[in-house]
Amino acid sequence: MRRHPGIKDVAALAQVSIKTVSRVVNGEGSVLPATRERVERSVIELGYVPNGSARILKSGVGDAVGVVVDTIADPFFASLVSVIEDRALRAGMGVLFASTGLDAARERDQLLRLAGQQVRGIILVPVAENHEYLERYRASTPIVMVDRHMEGYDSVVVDDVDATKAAVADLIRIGHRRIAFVGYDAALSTIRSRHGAYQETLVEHGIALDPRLAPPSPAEIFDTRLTTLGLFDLQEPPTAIFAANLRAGIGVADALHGSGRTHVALISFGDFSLAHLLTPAVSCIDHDAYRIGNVAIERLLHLINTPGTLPQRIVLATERLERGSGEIPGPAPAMAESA
Amino acid sequence: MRRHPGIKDVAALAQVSIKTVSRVVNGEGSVLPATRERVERSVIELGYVPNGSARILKSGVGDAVGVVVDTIADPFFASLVSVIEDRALRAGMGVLFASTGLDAARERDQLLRLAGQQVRGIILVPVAENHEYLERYRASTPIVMVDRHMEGYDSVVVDDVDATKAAVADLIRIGHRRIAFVGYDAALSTIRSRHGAYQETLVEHGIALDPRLAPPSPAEIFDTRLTTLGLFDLQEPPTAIFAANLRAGIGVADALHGSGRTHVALISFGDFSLAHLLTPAVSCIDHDAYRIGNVAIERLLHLINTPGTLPQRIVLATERLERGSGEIPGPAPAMAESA
DNA sequence: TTGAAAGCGCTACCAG
DNA sequence: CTGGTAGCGCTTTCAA
Repeated sequence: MRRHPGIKDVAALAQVSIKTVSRVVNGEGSVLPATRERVERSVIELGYVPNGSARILKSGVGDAVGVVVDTIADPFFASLVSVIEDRALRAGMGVLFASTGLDAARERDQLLRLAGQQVRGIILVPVAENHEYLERYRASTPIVMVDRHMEGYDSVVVDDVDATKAAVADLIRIGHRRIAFVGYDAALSTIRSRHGAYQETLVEHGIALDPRLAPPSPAEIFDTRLTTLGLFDLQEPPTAIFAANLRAGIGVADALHGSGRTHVALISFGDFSLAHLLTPAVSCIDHDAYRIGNVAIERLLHLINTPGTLPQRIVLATERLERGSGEIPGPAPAMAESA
Repeated sequence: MRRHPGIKDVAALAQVSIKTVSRVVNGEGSVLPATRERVERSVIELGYVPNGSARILKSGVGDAVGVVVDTIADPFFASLVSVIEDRALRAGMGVLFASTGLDAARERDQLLRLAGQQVRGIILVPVAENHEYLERYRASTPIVMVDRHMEGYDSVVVDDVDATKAAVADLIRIGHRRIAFVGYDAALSTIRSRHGAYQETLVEHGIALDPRLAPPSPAEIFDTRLTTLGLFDLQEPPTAIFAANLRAGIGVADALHGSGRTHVALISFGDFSLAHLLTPAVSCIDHDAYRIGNVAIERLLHLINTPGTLPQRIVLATERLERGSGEIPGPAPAMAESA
């Protein structure tokens, strides 16, 4: 495989100095039209592409922001990255994307790789609880955590606890007592919050906790159908399910519809395409990647342009989409609206 | 915002030469344990991250492959990128991703940006018909086109024409005469192929073409619901719809189910999540991003390791998933199986 | 085992 | 308007 032509090759062919080539390529003024044209022809003839590494090395700053998510195959993160890229492009920057696969070691490698590329800032959906290897690095490059909070860092999250408590409370109000929690993975702080809120709400309403209704569902296993179906092998199966995230929501919907259990109530944390077309349509807590991504990239751009800003935790309110599946009443007598 | 510490800072703090730091960081042998430890402490203390640009500049080759798609928000492309990243990581490379937004100028910018980053190879879902600015560059960096073919380049595509002809022929066989084509965008070669195959099949069966049944549906407009609903304002509305791609399939399903027109037959080019849960379940031509991505990255890795390989067009066979919506009979008398 | 120095491709500074 | 030259941070000879 041949080497790429460099600025010197262009200069030689156009019979000018490399500085002149640099001027033409970067559109700086002060070049005679004739010279300029000669250089441009040489650039095309050789298929010259400026070496970005050299440029970055010389100038000391990169021209991209880094984005690190669990996996791009998840529609929530795909939308998030898409929004961020569009906005970054408008700010004249590219985006360097990487995924962790929910593996802390891989997260570390990817972050260091991005850091080495001199990114101007990083948006991270954190996996590891601890990022101390970033402590120093942060001093020179801003980082915004998304979806999961991390103490001492800037973050953009949603009101997990409130939304979950409200959803579970509503299920109880309409007569459910056996409410399952699908998608429980203690490794993820967001999920832990939601799980905690779920438990708390049950207890507040005097319902005994049954761990079998919140079976572990490691995030590495994309498909939550089996977990869901397992719930119906219990002596007292659930009459309602709370799905802890998008991935879980899709799996639960699939399992319920695939096994004809459409009488089971379902509320999903995260809306998914076609959720509104199922019968009954799936009720969701809307966890809009578009809005979250926009807030995160705006915050990051702000931090890039205004160094020294103190970390801030931005909590976005979610909205509940009541489409039907979450309003299916349970067997217990409906409770009066609590004060 | 402070500057990043460099190898010199580490060397100074550890009281060694920069070469020794380099040795430790890159895990090369021949460093006294005591020295090594001193260096490692300094690295941590300063939060030193090697400058990838300098490394790439010096060595002349990058450590990543580039991937350019229409938009990462499309689940098909998201899966494609995900598969490619996983495989690249296992090959010790990162992935530099960029999206074109279906804009030829943006495609060009993104490609040149990736090229400037010294990527080892590029996987591209092409938008523009012409990439002559890449002609020279190809000599030094392999490129694999995906999903849409381009003469003279390596490509990985599916059997668009055959799959479309078979699907449309089947719709005719079960009694449909008014068959619509949703998602027509003449700017995309893949869609043109599918549209051509659709027209040809109708003509072969003696059915007159009606352009109103294949309304233009520019790819920039993500939502195809309005286009779909418009078809039912025709005096003679369609009894069957062929959706030209994933995006169109989702929109059509949404429109049909949302307006209660579930008696209209539908075959979608591309499977989507939950398609099998609708009533009737949506019949698809399966256009598996996982398989396509795998073949593409394997091909690229091969080209990287074996320069000078001749371009090859790899055509993957698709599979038809008959779930119900594509098997709804039409009003015309069913035709006998053709010889 | 360790260090000094050259140079990757480019831009910035200062001359001409 | 144009060109020479220094040097970005790193790796890679070649010496010590």
